[in-house]
Amino acid sequence: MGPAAQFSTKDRILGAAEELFALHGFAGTSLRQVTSKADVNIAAVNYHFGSKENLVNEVFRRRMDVMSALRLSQLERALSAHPGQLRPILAAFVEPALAMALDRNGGGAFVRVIARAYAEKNDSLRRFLSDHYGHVLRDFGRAMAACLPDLDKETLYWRLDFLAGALTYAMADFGVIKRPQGVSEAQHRAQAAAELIRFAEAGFHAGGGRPTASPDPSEA
Amino acid sequence: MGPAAQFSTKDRILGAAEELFALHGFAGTSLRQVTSKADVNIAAVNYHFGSKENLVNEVFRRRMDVMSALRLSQLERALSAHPGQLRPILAAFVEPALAMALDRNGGGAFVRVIARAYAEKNDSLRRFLSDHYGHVLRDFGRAMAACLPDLDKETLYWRLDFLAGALTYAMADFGVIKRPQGVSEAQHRAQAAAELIRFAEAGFHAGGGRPTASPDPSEA
DNA sequence: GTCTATAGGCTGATAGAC
DNA sequence: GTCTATCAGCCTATAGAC
Repeated sequence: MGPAAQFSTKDRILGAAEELFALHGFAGTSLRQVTSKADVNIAAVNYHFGSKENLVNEVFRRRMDVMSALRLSQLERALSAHPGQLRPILAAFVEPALAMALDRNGGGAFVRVIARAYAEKNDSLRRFLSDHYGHVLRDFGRAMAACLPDLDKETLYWRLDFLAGALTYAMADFGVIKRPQGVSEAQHRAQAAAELIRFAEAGFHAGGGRPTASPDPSEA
Repeated sequence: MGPAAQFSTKDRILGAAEELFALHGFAGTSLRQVTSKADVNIAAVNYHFGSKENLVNEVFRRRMDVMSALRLSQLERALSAHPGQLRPILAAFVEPALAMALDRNGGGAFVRVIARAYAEKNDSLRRFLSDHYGHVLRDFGRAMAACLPDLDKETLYWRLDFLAGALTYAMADFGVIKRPQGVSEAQHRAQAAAELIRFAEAGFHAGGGRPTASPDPSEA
């Protein structure tokens, strides 16, 4: 397990799967592509993971555990160092995703895998995410609510969803913004994170009253 | 083509494909599933669409043309009725997506198909979307820039991406917000749209200076 | 743990009768 | 336009040698 240790067959499979899942989706990636890219035998994936579905879950867990831990520890530091301030809480949510996106060791693919997972209405994967990482979102919700005592809970949770959606799409590099020449990938993502924190900070501080629901446009 | 006309084979294929694409993604949906759900022969899809890839494009075009037209006409009305105001422009972007989501005739699946399209790094589909509908986003960018003369263009485009991400995510019903009992699907979505407009309005109006890029968290 | 070989099934697409 | 029949290729998963 030293720093110079070879990547194990299992880790090579995970890394290859992550990259391919990001590129082609879960259904769009075959185990043959994975094992070929990882330079292992086709039978190895079933030996180590049992099934393709289980491989998907393991690809997820490996990075998501890291990102969730980063978020929670940064949240804790934000709450003790800057009590009552929203921006450090937002940063604690956004910046770990940025860190994953910038991770040299293949983490960049992971943020796109997250976006995939959201799109998958896949029951088992979504339950897996909710069961294992739902508490992180709840912790952030509580911390934000303490900063915004006048905001009703429902509006707060809507805004958390908006933040998560915007973050997912920004980090996965969907959207119209193209990275200009001369700007590194890292700078570009860091810019996205900083822009998003500022955008969301203003958004969360928007007036707390319930908005009047728009008239149903399909009736017009 | 009267109102009581039967759905054609072609339309039945499009409708079935749309629902299945929303549920299982493009790669995850087989043409056999499509033709089985549409109750047409397996050969019909190749007769009417030529290939699976072309079917994907046509599923998109059918609704996207409608949504883009709704957005542009509502934008035009916003600009003439409320010149210089940002909120009606935001509404013109958000509410047509809501209208699609609420459309009785299967449009609800379409907003999830959009989310799929974002997640699929699918080159040909992305080019198709950019070529055919990129001008809509550019029109909105111009209209918003006129409302926010102090905002540099790059920040504006970041925020448009955040808006698009949050909208997609909200309309596709990802996220933590669960619809309470006694609230109809339509009310729930309308609430999402109204909340998002308010959130985004505050976000777009956030101070215009370039934010300091956060230090790279992966170095910490 | 890693390999070869293969089972058994599904895929997109097409040829050709009607 | 719609059907049946079929192609060639790919898929996941497993059995069994080493």
